[in-house]
Amino acid sequence: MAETEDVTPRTSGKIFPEMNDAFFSDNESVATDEENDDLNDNVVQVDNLHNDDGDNNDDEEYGEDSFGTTPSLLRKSTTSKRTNRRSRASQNDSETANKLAAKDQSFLHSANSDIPTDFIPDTVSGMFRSHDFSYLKLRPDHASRPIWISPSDGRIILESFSPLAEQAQDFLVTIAEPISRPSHMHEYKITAYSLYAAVSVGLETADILSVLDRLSKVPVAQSIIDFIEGATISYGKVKLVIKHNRYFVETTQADILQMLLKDSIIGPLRIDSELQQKKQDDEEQKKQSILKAKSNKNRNNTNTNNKNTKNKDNINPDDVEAMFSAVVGGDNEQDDEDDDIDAVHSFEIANESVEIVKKRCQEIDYPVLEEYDFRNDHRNPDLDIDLKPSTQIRPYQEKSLSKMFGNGRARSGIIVLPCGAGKTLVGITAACTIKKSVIVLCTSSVSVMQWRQQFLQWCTLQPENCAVFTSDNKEMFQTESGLVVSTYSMVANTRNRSHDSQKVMDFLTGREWGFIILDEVHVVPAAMFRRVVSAIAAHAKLGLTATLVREDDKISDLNFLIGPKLYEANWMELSQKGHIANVQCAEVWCPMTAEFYQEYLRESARKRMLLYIMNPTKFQACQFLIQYHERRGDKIIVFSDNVYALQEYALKLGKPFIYGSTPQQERMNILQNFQYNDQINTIFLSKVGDTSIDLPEATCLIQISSHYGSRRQEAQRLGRILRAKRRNDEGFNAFFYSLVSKDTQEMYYSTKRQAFLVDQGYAFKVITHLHGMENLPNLAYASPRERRELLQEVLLKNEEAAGLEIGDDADNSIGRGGNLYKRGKSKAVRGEGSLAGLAGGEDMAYMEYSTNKNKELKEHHPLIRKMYYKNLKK
DNA sequence: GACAGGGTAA
DNA sequence: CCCATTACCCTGTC
Repeated sequence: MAETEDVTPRTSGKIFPEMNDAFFSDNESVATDEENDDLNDNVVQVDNLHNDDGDNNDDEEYGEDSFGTTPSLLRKSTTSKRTNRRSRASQNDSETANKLAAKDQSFLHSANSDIPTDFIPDTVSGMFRSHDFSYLKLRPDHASRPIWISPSDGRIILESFSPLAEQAQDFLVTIAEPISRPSHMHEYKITAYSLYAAVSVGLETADILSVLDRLSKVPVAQSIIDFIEGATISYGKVKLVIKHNRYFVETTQADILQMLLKDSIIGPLRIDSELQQKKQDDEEQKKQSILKAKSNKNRNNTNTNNKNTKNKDNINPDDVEAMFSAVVGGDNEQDDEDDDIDAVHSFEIANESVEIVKKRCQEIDYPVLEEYDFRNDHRNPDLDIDLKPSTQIRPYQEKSLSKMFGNGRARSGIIVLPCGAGKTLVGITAACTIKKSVIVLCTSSVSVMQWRQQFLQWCTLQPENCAVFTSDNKEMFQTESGLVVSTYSMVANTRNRSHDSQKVMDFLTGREWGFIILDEVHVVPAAMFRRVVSAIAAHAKLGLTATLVREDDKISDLNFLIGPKLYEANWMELSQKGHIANVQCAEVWCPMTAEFYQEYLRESARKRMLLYIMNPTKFQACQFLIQYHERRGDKIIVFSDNVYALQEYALKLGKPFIYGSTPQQERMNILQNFQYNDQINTIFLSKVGDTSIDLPEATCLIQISSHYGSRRQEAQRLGRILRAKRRNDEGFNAFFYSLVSKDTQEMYYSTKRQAFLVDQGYAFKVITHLHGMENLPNLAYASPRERRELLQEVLLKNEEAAGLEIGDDADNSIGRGGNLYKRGKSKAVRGEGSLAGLAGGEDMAYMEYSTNKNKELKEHHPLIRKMYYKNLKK
């Protein structure tokens, strides 16, 4: 039915696993099969070269591969562009190269500068660049070892088809950052920070080195060993602890304490503990006397502890854990140090300084460790909360929690799971393990209600222990411990608060929290939201997100705001195991019609947007895809970031739509119909649908316009269909289409947007032509006349937007009638009369300047193409 | 309870 | 590449 073409370098050669669907053509798969054969030849060839000892060949059916074929495998990955022939060629005779290079490590340094940059080949992320690693000596049994480590920059390549891959992956995810995880080869990178995360999860330098050494095809280079040792030696030596709602910096080594106090930033932030103590004692005494009178309830600490232990033991140690369980599971001497009060040196800092101190410690390579020994915390009252017996935890959820509670305490950090993979349940389980007062922060009031509901659904928490704090619901729990669910803006608010709101805030800041869950934690680095971290004194912090990316550079701030990334799930793996839906992604290239493209070229950057969004070809593609998928029985969501386009598309196609100013009542109505009414199979959503609208029915997603290069938005939108109810049906696929106007800025943004998903292993197919689209009955904008009229409308709309800046919005009242238009704040109002009035003159004007455009066309077109290809490479 | 208005995030 | 656009939350008023 459709034709796909391998026209760009970024097009993936990967085959969709189940080729049961029309737009993913046959000839493509044939081509790829050929590539596969080619590849297999390679493998055989190289295996013959290296496996002369005949040992460890028991896994041949996996097609395990020597280092030599790595580049050609990478070429098949979704991001790859060109084969690095040079390095592949040189690998093949590594025998001779070994002799040359093994003795000369200094080669590494010269290699960087000597070779001109334009010779750097475009592999996955420049993995091999100008380096020739053929001097590295492969171990005799390299074939059974799944990873390879670059001596120069700590990059790690993992063969994901190796039998050891799963175990290796668990280890790598702990000690390194996942860079890219397409199907055959995974790329990781060891960084100072990833090592910090590893140490804070309980690994020690020696363990990291020994496991790495065991997994690696080549002996781990001295440069890497030095780096790991250098980076890990100071980690975990400085701790930040909360006692009586006050913050203390602790260390076991006097010299480190001295160093911190002498530091120009940290030193001055020390505050006089005794003075503080006195102040607080008075208040404390009052509180204590009241508390004591109130209850004797938490005497059963031993009981609770038993439960905790049981809970932890339930987490099944899997194979990998076995590989380095001696470390992760076991308590080390830190415990003794903790008990030995005399050995701990500490000083107090003010609660406002916490962020600064943590940041500074990070900079001077003494990142602070935040751990909560909740079992031995008898000061804060326990919360009666447990998972219901019926609650089932999935293996990957257990695994992520085992990173958090690996040594019996709660570590602060971030867990990354795809949308729909049960982040909420991870948070709830963590709360049930800690069993202290919990506070949950989310981005919207809708998710506040969802969190509350999920807590009540999955665990034994009593409704009276559960309070909600939003603009229209300001509750506090009356019991001594409990749960509060709120929004970031509610807590971060700096403007004057309502009286009730202030009372609740005092309640939140005035007590000590055992645990804080930060939902959608990628928003926390925002200047406004980050203050919640220091405003609320919580012993353990857990950040949850699906997309740990931001388009600014603030994402790394989470390292000291919350803690290290404890776990990141592999999307592909979850989808293979049926936890999330399998998705076919495609980018549909819609050529601009001649008229639109001419206008596009002469407009300023700002006005171009509407032209490529309203491209009639794109509209037709959208219409065609909707019809095609409705016939298959899919439920379709169409996303448009642009509200004008959203309304145009939806009205023309006669589909319901929701955008910002759609009243709550109507939203509910539309969503209900979409779920239960089989007459309504398509809805149009603006970016209101990006978050917090849960539609398990949706199975197909079409994107017609989007927010520039936001990777987060792309991933989140994909997330809308990951939880598809039908995901476990035989051969079920969800569909994700991005409609892109060819040769426009959209192409660049589109590539950027996909970057996150591509790194997660998703392959984007490019569809250049939808077969049968021309023959669709009722095809919109089929005649030149209709297209010209549309163009006039779009131009008028652009003019209108420009005119508004000057200040006349007089014809706002012409509106098309209908409630939807009146209620909208949007200025996207079109007069029915205006079109007719413009028909003649405008057309002329249009003809006039369009004849002059040829000049500009010639000038601009190559430029645009150049820009586009340049951007593709990035 | 609806809505305008201010502020903030992406 | 940054700014504009969009939406959302909170508050206060009718």
